Amino acid sequence: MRLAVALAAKRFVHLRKASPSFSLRGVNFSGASYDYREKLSRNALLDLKLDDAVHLFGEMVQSRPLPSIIEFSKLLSAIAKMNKFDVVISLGEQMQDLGIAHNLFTYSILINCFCRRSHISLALALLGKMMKLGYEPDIVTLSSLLNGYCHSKRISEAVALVDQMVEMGYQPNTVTFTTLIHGLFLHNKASEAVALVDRMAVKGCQPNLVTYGAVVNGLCKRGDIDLALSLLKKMEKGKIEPNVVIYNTIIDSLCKYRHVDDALNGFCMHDRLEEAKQMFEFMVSKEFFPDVVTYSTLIKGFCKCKRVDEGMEIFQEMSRKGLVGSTITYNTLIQGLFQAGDCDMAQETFSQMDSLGVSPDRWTYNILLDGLCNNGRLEKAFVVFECLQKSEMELDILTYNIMIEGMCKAGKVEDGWDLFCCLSRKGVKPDVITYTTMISGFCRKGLKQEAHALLTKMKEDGPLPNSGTYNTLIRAHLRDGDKAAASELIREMRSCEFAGDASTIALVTNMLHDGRLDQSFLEMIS
DNA sequence: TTAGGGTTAG
Repeated sequence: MRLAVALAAKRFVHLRKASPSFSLRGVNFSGASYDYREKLSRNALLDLKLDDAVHLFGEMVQSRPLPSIIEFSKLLSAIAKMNKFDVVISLGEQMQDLGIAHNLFTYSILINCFCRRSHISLALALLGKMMKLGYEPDIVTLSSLLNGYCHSKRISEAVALVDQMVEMGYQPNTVTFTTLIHGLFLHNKASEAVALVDRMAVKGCQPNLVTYGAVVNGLCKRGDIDLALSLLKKMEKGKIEPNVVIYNTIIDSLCKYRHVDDALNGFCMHDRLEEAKQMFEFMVSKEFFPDVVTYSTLIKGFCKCKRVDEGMEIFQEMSRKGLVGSTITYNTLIQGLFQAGDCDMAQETFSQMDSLGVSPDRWTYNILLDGLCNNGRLEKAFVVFECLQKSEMELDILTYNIMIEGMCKAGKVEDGWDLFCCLSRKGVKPDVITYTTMISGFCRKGLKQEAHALLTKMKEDGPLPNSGTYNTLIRAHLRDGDKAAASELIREMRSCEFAGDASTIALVTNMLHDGRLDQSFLEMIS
């Protein structure tokens, strides 16, 4: 067989030692009566944990007579399904050392594991060794290799491999083509991927649900909704029923669609929320029931378009259907309500979670605290925050950032600073946002010296200041008319390869118009 | 006994 793969492999044993390693010594040997077969049954393998699997391997290699290679392949396959590829490789190596011969299946498993770990050259070496021993790779072995090429930066070799396979008389199947299609998307070759869907039918291989799933997802990720919708039509023609995930993916990208349309209402933002809703209604009409993700996606879409009332209606419809929202559903809705300024309904919705047994997570609390702070309810936020600190929930820097920002914006800079100073005691490291928020708070109160002292502290022992940090300080100086200090900071910012952000440029432009600044400033920052 | 895809919040 003429394959353009390296046949250079001499030995399997030199392939890198994998971790975690373990010793076979010390494993209790229970004798020939030990029945590993039971543990290799389909159901038992589904529940198998890694430690048990490794232990089982130890027992199998000591068992006499030795288990068949089929039994070893069942075990290796189960471990590969846990994504513990290094362990499979290590066990395969040990089998080799113990004189247990591999067969086509175990070789294929190992080749797949090397590919999944992006060790293509090792996969090729093993393929070479396998062929030397007289094992012809089958379509599965070669599809694994193809997957390896697709997931590394070798898409042209992946394409070439499929051509070679055909030349050599292999019949690529749905899995082969789907693997390549996915690889093409990974390498931003969407049109080639779509073209391949049509081509595979010509080659006598009908795309299946998985194929369409890969294509629809790839197209939606790139925002090619219309193409994705045309694929949905193709599925219909091919009598392939989309599943709920495919519908959800399309609904999500319809919800995310934003397009500035100056041809329609003058100059307006065009969205496709109505189409998302129609797709949802279409599902219902076909008695194809939307799930919690469908509802959450739609709720998010309406909230983002500032149509929280309709989001709420969808939520209520979901509840009427007997579906309980997930934490994600609630987080979405609560955030939407706060953004719409409906604090009472947001808090009521939060309480409802508790009564329905849906547990709030740290994001729920972050949304709650942020919403309360931004709606002028700092006191209430503080009560919740105090409770949280006493609770078992581990607070991360984001929660502290929200509270520090809430305090600073409410003019309570000293309280913000106290909290900032507490962080090290709580074992939480302030990040660049924490520092920038605090600097911004100092600036707002006219405490520029403090702001500068904090900038210095950052440079000494904190996270490096970023574009946001500099821009915050620059704007503060400009607002105070301190052009010299602003210029100095701009120079420093430029030396760090940052530039003025949108707010700074807008401020400078305004000040240019009313004559407070001259043109040179705009040139300096942009 | 070996290979492929995918959805929601922050």
